[in-house]
Order: sequence, then C-alpha cells, then structure tokens
Amino acid sequence: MYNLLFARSTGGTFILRIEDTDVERSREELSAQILAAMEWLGLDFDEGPFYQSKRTDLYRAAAEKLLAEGKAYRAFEKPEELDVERKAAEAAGKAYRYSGAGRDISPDESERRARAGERHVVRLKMPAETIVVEDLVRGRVEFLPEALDDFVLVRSDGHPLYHFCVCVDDADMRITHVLRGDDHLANTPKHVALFAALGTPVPQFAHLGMILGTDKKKLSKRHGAAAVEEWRDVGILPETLFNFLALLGWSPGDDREILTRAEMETLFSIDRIGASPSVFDPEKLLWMNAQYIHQLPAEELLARSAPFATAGLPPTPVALAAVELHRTRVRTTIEMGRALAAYAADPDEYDADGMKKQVKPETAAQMAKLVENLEAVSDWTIGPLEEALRRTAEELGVSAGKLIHPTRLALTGITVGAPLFDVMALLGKETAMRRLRSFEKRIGSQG
RNA sequence: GGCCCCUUCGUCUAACGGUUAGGACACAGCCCUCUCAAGGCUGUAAUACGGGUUCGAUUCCCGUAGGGGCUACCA
Repeated sequence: MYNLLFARSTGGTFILRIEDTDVERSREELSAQILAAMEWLGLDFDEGPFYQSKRTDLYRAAAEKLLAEGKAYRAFEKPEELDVERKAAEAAGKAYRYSGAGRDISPDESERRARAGERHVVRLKMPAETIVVEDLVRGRVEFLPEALDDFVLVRSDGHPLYHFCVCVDDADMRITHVLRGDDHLANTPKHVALFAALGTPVPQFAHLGMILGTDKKKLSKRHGAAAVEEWRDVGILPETLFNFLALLGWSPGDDREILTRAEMETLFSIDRIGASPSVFDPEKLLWMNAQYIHQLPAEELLARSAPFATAGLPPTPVALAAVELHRTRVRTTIEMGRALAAYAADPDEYDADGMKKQVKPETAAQMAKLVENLEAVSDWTIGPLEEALRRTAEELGVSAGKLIHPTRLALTGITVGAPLFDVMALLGKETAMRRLRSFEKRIGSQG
C-alpha cells in the first residue's frame, strides 16, 4: 500500500513482483489469492505481475558474471557439514559464520570441479568493511563486517535465492525506492553489498514498522491475502480497510482520519511514516467501516450489502428507505444484509429474551386491541400509525411502550432496531398485519 | 548468544527543544429517545525507567528494562 501511495504521490510507477523463488513453498493458488486480494483492495499496479520463477535466465547470467569477476565464488561444502559447524558454534556460545573456505579455491580448480558436476552453491564475497544503510525512516544504520558472512546466492540445485533475485530485479527494473517491512532491515546490508557487486545504484530504503495483533505479537497465520479476505467476508469495505491500514504507521499530519484514496495519494509522504510497530485494533476498523457506511449512497450501499442478505432486495423505494433507516445502526455490510432481510421475509423465530421480557399475561389481549385499531388505519404512514398506537395505549390505560416493544418483536423478531413506526410504514399494511396476527396467535396459544 | 530496530493514554497517533502533552477508537456520564444505534457535550487515561546535554527536554546523547527482527542451500 505504501509503495502504491508513494508511487502515486510522486508520479512514480508501482510495479508488482511476485517473489516465488522458493520452489517448495510457491504455489499458483497463493499468488492468485494475493492478486485477488490486491484487486479487491484497489492496489492497482502499473506494471507486472512479474514472476521471479520465470526470470531464472536473468539470475543465472548475473551469477555467471559475478563469478567471472571474482565477486562471488563457488563453495562445495555439503549442507550437513555446515549444520555441524553451526551446531558447534552454537554449543560454544559463539555466533556462527561461514568459514569462507570457498574463497581459497582457485578459479581454475573451482571451474574444473563445477564442470565435473560437483555440487556447489554460489556465495557472495562480502567486503571486509562496515556497510551503511541510509534508511528514509530510521536514518543511518551501520553493520559491522563481522556480523555479515558470505551468504548463498544460488543453491546447489541451481535455483537462485531470494536476496539475490531481489537485487538483480531491482537493478533490472530500475527500482528507485524500496518500502518494506522492518523485518528486512537486517537483510539490507546484504542487498547493499550485492548492488555494489552488481555495479548498480542502491535504491532508497524505507523500513516500515510491523503490524501486530491485539496480543502485541506479530500478526501470524491470518496475515496478508488471507486476512484481507477475512475482513471482506465479514462485511468490511475495501476502502475502509485501505484507509485504516494506511493510518497504521502513517498520518497525514492533521487530525483527519477518514481520507479518500485521492487524498491519501496526494498527501502521502515518507517523512510522515512512523518507525514503531502498531497494533491492529479491529474495534477501530469496525468504527471506521461504520463511518464509510454512513457516507455511501443508498443504492450503492444496498448493492454492496445484497450479496450478504438472506434475500437480495431490488433497489425499490422501500428497500432504499430501509437502507437509510438502518445505515446508522450497522457497522458492516453483513449486518446491513441481516437488517434488510427483515423486509424480505417474515421472522421465523422471536428473540427468546425479548419474549420473556415483553410478553406478559395481558399482552395478548392488548395486542388484539391494537390489531383491531390498526386494521382501521387506511393511511398507512408514520403519523397515523403512531396516532393509532398511542390511542390504543390510552384506551387500554397503559404506556405506549407496553405496545411498542411487543409490536417490534412481532414485526422483526427482535427487540432492538429502527424506530417502530418507520418500520411499520415500510413493511406496508398487509405484511405488518400478517406478522402481527401470527404473533398474536403465537402468544395466545402460549397462554 | 551475536547484530539490528522499536518504546507518548488500553489501542492508532499529533506535538520535528518552550503546549494546561492535541485528536481518534474503546470506556464512563449526560443530552436526545418507543428500543437499539447514530449524533452532541463532558470525563477517566500517556511521554517505560535511570543518567546526562541544555536556561528549558516527549523531542538530542548514553545506559537499563521490555517488545520485535535478522542470524538458512526460506521469503
């Protein structure tokens, strides 16, 4: 998202690259899921997607070049040997580093052994000097040479590795800015060294704080595309999620929180990115989604809620009025769908607590009286309906509430929701009377 | 273990040496009200700790603590 916003705010190009170099873990459906999530969120890229798995020739050529120039070398240790060294270092309480033994093999011998088919990896010759990373959000970060070792560029099966592909691609695609998770800061000196070896300019880096779960732990399992789909499925609008996520780590500088895409695209700037990690608060996401639901035109809100409603309603005047009636009462399009369902079908059950609380022994008789009076109402609109109900209450010598609450229960199956007379008017006389009679029957038989 | 990053209300954040430390979510109260919301008003609540530097530190430096990351023939 920040890469997109940055590109848009500066007139740059937003390129999508799928880094699927790990043949064991990469799967077609995973990238498809990412693409779908990006489309839903509105992360429209200008170029790509480019799949690293399809660009192996490029990496192979780069590796050959580094080898030829003596900036990289072949190493012939077996993984098991390295494991032993690593375990030994660990047991001794020391930091493990690759011995660098491969550096001492002469180019001729290296060439000969490779041609003979001996398995080997390609490692980068890390320079024996401090590597400085100039980070746009963290400032200057230094890495001492003893902390870095000659990492592997190409596996012994010939597959190029992530760090290598990234730098080759960044150079090839002329990437100017890399905005990525904080977790990559420690990898950046590798990249800087690689760019130097490749003889290409080093892009600018901006390392972003990670997003944490409510437990303050790094968001796991439910991250990335899967999480985006989860929020979509509970009725969060994509523009809400975009807005919310944009504010996790960035702020426009004033107190505004509800921002359009266009506003974010012009206001975004790297100097307003914070360095600290942030906790993802679903409560605030829900609040923000409600804000978006308040703003949406009724037709659109209806259309976007319909897939979730038990019965999708056509955009009739009644449906649109129902949307207006409920928009301040729901936080997700799912909830809107549920609220709208009451206008499409009679309640199939009544809220149990509501029945207990609102239905008293005398209620059946009171409701009978109300039904009788409502039957006489010819102008089925809010005013006359309220008048009829209040008159009934007066005749019965009870407060209006004694009738209002059971009526709402009869009409919608629940005790909370939109103002009763609005609901009645929208339902229409026929539907309302049918529901009232069936409720009357139900509580009558209950005794 | 080694290296690196981070640290303002419970949460998201503003304040780029001088503010009664601001806003938002959540929470509480009040108003509105047929219920539930929405909305309005009010309130509780923070500079992790310890040292410096400075006339003055949330802000700059060092240390401690806590959290996170990297340390793969993963990304």
